[in-house]
Amino acid sequence: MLMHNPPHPGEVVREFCIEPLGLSVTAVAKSLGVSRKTLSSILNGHAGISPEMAVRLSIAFGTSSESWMNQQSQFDLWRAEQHRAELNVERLVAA
Amino acid sequence: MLMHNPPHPGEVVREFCIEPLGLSVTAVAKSLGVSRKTLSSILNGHAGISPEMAVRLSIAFGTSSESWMNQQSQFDLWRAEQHRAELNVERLVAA
DNA sequence: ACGCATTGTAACGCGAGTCGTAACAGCTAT
DNA sequence: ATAGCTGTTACGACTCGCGTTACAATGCGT
Repeated sequence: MLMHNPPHPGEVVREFCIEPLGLSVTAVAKSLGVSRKTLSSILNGHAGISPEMAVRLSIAFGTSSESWMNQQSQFDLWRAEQHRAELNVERLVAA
Repeated sequence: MLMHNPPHPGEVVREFCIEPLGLSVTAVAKSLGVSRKTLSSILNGHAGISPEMAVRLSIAFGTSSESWMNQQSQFDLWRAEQHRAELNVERLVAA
């Protein structure tokens, strides 16, 4: 029932994980064990947080992997809900 | 922190949505607006519940799309957590 | 002013995942 | 036997995460 335009989870990573620690994108990517481009794509909203990436973030920053998964799936769901009307699904009842 | 082998969300769809109503897979697929193969793949655990499918299920069965998203992401996360050890991620601290 | 690090991004390929159609075999009920 | 439902295979289309490489732009220290 969350209706409002959630931020890309990548924004959250930058704002609440990287900036507070004063780290560079390059350094964080290296620690995460992914390419700089991969992390950059996430931070700038061009890619989502994959399940594997959620685990990486949880290790590197000492957070919970569930929170990253939840943020991402809420974001994905919000986009899908935008097209709820064009889905052409019939309501089901007992037969 | 959920540690236990979660069921494929497809199992849940069959057990708690389709069987109770006594509906056929074919009929449900038609109502959902997807192919019979697509639904069958989900029910038998060969495909996950996409964000769009979560919305379709929520319309057809009058459930919440969030619950389907959560079940799927918990399942995906559980699989990713199985490889937490081989991820080779460095713990980050302030610089 | 000059290097140097950092950053965003484009181009390309790879593998995985969702989805569709078409077709098949197996099952059950009429 | 005919019909319906089911799982599954094969094929292709599309999206997405990820890697490498390379480029342009920015900022910083000397």
